[in-house]
This record gives sequence, structure tokens and C-alpha cells, in this order.
Amino acid sequence: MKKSQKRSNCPISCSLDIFGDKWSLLIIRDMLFFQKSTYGDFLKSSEGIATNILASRLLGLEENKLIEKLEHPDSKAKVLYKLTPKAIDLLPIILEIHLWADKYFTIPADIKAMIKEAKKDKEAFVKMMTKELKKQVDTEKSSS
Amino acid sequence: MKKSQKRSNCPISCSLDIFGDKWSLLIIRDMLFFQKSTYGDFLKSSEGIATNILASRLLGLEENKLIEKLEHPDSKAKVLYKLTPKAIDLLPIILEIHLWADKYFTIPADIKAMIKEAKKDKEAFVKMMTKELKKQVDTEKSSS
DNA sequence: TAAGTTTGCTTGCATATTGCAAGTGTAAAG
DNA sequence: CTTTACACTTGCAATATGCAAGCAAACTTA
Repeated sequence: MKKSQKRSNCPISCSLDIFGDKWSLLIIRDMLFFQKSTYGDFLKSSEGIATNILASRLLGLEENKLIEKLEHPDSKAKVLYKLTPKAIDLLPIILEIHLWADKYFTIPADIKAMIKEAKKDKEAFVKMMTKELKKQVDTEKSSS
Repeated sequence: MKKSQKRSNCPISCSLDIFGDKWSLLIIRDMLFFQKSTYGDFLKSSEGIATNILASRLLGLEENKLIEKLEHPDSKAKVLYKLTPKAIDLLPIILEIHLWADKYFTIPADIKAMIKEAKKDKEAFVKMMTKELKKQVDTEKSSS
């Protein structure tokens, strides 16, 4: 994939240059909400990403510092993909997408429950989940 | 453009099926923040969308009920594109993208000012702007 | 230790999407 | 009645996507 240059300095445009496609945010979603962390995990997601596309998206996310590739504690054959704080900070965006979707689509019950919870106090929900996620990041960092 | 079918029933996935590309949200941005409303307006945006892509995105947005095509009051040669409430409800998402971009990129000063204003009280900012935008929608509706 | 198996990719190729430039039809302006 | 404005459409080359197969390194099993 060619190194994408900025189309403009509009913040929306710059952001879309990074995650404005059909797959990148799904990978982030899998990591944020479903604790997925390996190549195989992402391939298994119900949207069915093609393996070459997954590889190219992971590379793009890494180049944009949204994820990091690390040694997997279980095996050298595995790779551990980990969210950076920059990616964790996408949570408010992803939450708002959930809320929008909840208003205009039919949402699976389990996710609907999460959304309902989040709606009670968005700021608190984001803050708590962010703290939780960033704690994991730091824990792993300090134990390396 | 082929009628896109849902990849899964995940709210993020469904949402990305609609606006998960490099252009759709920029059109929405132009309408939300810069009062653009015609084909020519969108073509002029600094990102430089190709005319055929613009046509296909406008069609997609219309199919997904994010915009409506109306007669332009000034001229029959023009077409007036108008946001639906469904699109106006994307504002929280677009605001959060702004906030994220503000944290990780260098943002133009004028937009930075808007972001600063919005950050003071997100809910209030969204509510006020939404109200303003939806008022316009209703005004035009009642005068047709 | 040899023979699978798992894992994380890469490669090849068909198809779809994008981007660029030029063209078209209708409406308005001069 | 000619020119310009406006909203597209068309043709085509370049790029991206999707699918299936292949592959090497690490791991498991016997």
C-alpha cells in the first residue's frame, strides 16, 4: 500500500486518511471490545476480512501508531497486536457510532445492553473503559 | 455502484457500510459546517473529489437517507442537497473525530477555535448545533 | 526426531473501485 | 441566439479489493 499523503489539513480528512475505510475500525473494535490480539483472531471476525487485506490494514495501523506488534507471551509463532493510547482514544468516536447505529438500525441484544449502559453517562463510561484499557497497556509495558 | 449488503449486524460494521470511506463524511462535513448544498460546492472542497466519485457518493448518501435532493430555489439548473435528521445525528461522531484529531494532529486555527468551544460543553454544543440544523430542515419543509 | 499442525503472513490473479479528463444535456445569462 | 453555468456521464488507466493457494517458521504429537 502506497504511503498515503494528506488530502488537506482538515481534521476530518486527516482522520479518514487513517481509518476511513471499511476495515480499520473493525480491527480496533475487535481489540477494544473483544480482546482480540492476534492475526488469527481478526480473521475469525464475522465480517470475513481477506487475509491480504488484514495484513495491509495491520501494517497501516502500525504505521499510524494505532497498534504495536509485540512478541506473544505464549509462543514465538504468534504475534501480539496491541492498541496504543492513540487507538484507545478512538473509543469516544466508536461509542458515538454505536449510539448513532442504535438510533437507526436494529442492534444485537448484547451490544444494545452495552450501549444502554454507556448512554447513562457517556463520559464516565468512556473514562472507565479507557482507564481499564490503558492500564493493560502499562502493565504489559512494565513487565517487559 | 452495487447495492451493498451488510457484512454483519455489528453496529460499527453497518455504519461503516454506509459512511466508511474516504469521501462520504467529508460531504456531510461540508453540509454541516460550511453550508454547502450543491454539486459544484462539493467539487470545490480542498480535498479535490473526482466528479464521478462525487456523483456516486451523493447517490449512496441519498439511498441511505442521509441526504435529499431538492429543487434549488434560485434556479432549475441547480440541485439543492439537504441533510436529513439522520445525517445531522452524525454530528456527535464528527465532533469526536475533531477532538481526536485535535489531540494527535496539528489543526488549522479557525477549526481549533471551534473545537475549543465545543470542548467546554460537548452535549450543549451538539444540542445547540443540532437544533439549529434541524430548524433549517423544518423551515424548508414547511415552506414547500 | 520425524511428521503433521498452527500461525502469520505472501503471491497470483480476477474483479471492483477510484481517479482523471473529456463530453453531454438542460437551464440561465448576455 | 450564442455563451456560460451546472450537474452530471462516459471512457479508460491505475489502484485496491477479494479469493484461493502457497509458504516458512514455530510448535505439537508420536
